[in-house]
This record gives sequence, C-alpha cells and structure tokens, in this order.
Amino acid sequence: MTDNSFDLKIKLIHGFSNKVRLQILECIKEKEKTVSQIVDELKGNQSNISQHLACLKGCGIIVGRNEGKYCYYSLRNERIRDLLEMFDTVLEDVHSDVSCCANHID
Amino acid sequence: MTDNSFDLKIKLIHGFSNKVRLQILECIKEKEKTVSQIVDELKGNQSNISQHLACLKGCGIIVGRNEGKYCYYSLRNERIRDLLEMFDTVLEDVHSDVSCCANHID
DNA sequence: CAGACATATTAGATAGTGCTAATATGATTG
DNA sequence: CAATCATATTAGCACTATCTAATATGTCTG
Repeated sequence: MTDNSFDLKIKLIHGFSNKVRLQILECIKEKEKTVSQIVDELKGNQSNISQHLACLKGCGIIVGRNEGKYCYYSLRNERIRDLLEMFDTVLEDVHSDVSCCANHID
Repeated sequence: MTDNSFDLKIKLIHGFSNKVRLQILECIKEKEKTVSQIVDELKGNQSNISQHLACLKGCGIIVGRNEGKYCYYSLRNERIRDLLEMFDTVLEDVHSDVSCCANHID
C-alpha cells in the first residue's frame, strides 16, 4: 500500500469516527434525505450538519444529489452500508472491553 | 442502539482513525509482536507507540500477552482482521473521491 | 541485589477537530 | 425582481488528540 492510499484510508476511517457523522449515516442509511430533514431528525445545528455532510462527502462516504433548492444525501454505495453493519458486528464481540479508553490515547 | 453502545461504537472506530495506530495494526496483522519489534519496524518513538497500543487495547482492537519482560500484542480476533480488509475494499471504490476533505470538517 | 532491558506513565507543548454565530450563495415563488 | 427558503461557507473560540522528553515500574541476568 502506497503512502498516499494509506493517508486516504485514514481519511476514510476518520469520516466514521465522530458521533454526529455516525448519526447522520444512521439517519440516511435506509433512504436519501435532504439537509433540513437530517437537521430536524438529529435536532442539530444547520451549519454544523452541513459541515459534517461536506466532510462525509469529501471522504467518499456519501453522495449528494441536487434537486432544485434541495439537496438529497445518501450512502455512496452498498459497501458503505456493509461497513456500518460490520462495525456493529465487531462491536458485539468487543462490547465489554471498550469501556476504558476515555480519549484516543488514554 | 442505546446511547452507550453508540458511544462505544465511536470509540471503536476512533481506534482505527489514526496513522500510527493503523500502522501498528498492519504491523501485527499477521502475527503477534513485542512492543520493541513494533517500535523498530515503524521507526517510532517508544512512548508514543506504547500510548497507541494502550489505546488500541482500550478500544478492544488488540490484546496483549505478557511473557517475562516482553509484551506481545496481536489483533483481538479474526473480525478485526476482516474489518481491516473491508476498509481496503471500500477504499478501492472510493479511491478517487477521498482526495479532498483536508481535515474532518472541511 | 545492581545494572540492563522492556514497557508504561506523566507532564507539558503543539496541532488538529468541532462547535456556534454570522454571513454568503443560489434557487424558488409570489 | 424582492422576499423567502435551503444549503454552504467563514471566522473564531473551546476542546481534544498527539507528540516528545523525562521518569517510573517491573523483569531478567550476572
């Protein structure tokens, strides 16, 4: 694996590693939604959600589709959904052991 | 999914979302290694590597096995390996699109 | 048991992330 | 075409993560 694709891998994973982003992904997992639908459902801040959507898009995790003044976001493809489900599977294994690790390092 | 297990999920994913940690995982993917072997192979700082190992352990991604003065680390189980491989698969899809997104948000 | 070796922990500096509030852009509608 | 609505962008602050250097802990070996 080249340095560059290694960095891309980190960027991809980083996309998943934030609560709001993960909530967005859960929110649009089954069907595409507009930004304001997402903002409503998550009871979030429009600016904040919009930034996270830009990040997810930049990371290749989601795609946006413009329709008039609306923008619909959805998972990029089935593999992203698989990955999300894989996280849950792995989590079941790990469950009891993750409880420490208060931040990245400690 | 409960709030708590959602937080655990983020913690788990966070474990993967750092260059050094991902390098450690690649390094021990095939077989367990001691801390000093890892430090040598990655040409890293002992303290730094040790901290990242503690994090990976805390996140349930790896396990440590003490043998005298040595400590051997390895992937926690096969599913972690599967997940690492899944990242590569997804990355192939995404490859060209991840290039923007300089940091999490932008 | 003193010194060497392997690893872990702590502290502090620096860098990177994520939030809110304000503002900009671009499309629609009366 | 002015007002409104949906979304994006920017700026600045607060918080968190990461690094290095120093030090502590625990184990082995002569």
